[in-house]
Amino acid sequence: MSQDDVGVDLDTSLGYHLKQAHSVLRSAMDAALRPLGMTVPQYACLELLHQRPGLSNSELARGAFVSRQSMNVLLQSLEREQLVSRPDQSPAGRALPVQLTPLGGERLRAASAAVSSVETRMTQALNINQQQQLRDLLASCVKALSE
Amino acid sequence: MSQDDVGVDLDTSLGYHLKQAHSVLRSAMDAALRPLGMTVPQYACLELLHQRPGLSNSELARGAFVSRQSMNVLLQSLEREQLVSRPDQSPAGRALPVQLTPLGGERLRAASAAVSSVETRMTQALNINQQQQLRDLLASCVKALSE
DNA sequence: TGACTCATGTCAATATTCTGACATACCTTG
DNA sequence: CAAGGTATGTCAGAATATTGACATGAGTCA
Repeated sequence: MSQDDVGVDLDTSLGYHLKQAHSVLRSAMDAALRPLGMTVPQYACLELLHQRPGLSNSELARGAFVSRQSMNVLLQSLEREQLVSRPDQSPAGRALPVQLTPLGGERLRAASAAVSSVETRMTQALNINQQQQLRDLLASCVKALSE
Repeated sequence: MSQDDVGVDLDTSLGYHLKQAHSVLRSAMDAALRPLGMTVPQYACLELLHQRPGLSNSELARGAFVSRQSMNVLLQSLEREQLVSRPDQSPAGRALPVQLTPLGGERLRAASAAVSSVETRMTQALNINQQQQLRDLLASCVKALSE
């Protein structure tokens, strides 16, 4: 296909493969989290908070690769469900440190197990070395595009 | 971080690396296409049509990993801009084969070059073997999640 | 032939996300 | 100290995508 001088062959394009892999993973995570009444962005936010408690809204947004406005509406819904908490006043600057509530931690555990299972399924055909290779290759792509 | 029994370590998680790489690539493509007045989904649709002329709305949707409703509104805007064309009546079944117009092909060429340059930049630190490895690893992940 | 299943195109309503904008708080720098 | 720059939280509006639903056309099978 495509005897073009300049162009992109979708079967060869790494970008297309990346997009496809992301899409399939997203669908699988969606399906795994749905029975738990949780969405992927919600899970991402909780997982982020679990590993780095006290992150601010903006920091969470960067970590989840969304705008801080989107993360804010997400946090509002999580607050309504009592899964996270924010102080009324900022201890320093404007940033409000977000904390996981006990209930949030509980819900996260189940979600984390579900997601972990999906990731295991995704990489079941890859050995440890290959998994590390994939990590490194992806990191190289990220680094190259970030400068 | 995370001495948990069950959980996901974001620094290790392949899913997180995948999400990050996808996000960075998407931003870079966005920036590259903006001067051309084109969005990433629009480009994806045109590129798909170039390599497989006559694809239907539903087929395009699957190829671009969006719902067929989203692809439909996308096609409507592309039709309005005279970049693609659809027959008034279906030649067989309900599917309407979409075609790239000459203008669409022209616009695609510029967009394709821009995207190609982004992809080259993304993989600049990878040799041919590594690029093929990355393709194969991603394909393995897709295959594993698709069954 | 008739009933069933499946894929498609499309309409409507909803949800999600983004961009633009503004005020606030901290931090430099002159 | 005052001024500019940066980061943050938040509001409002627009763009984008999704789900749900329905009718149409094609193929299958009894």
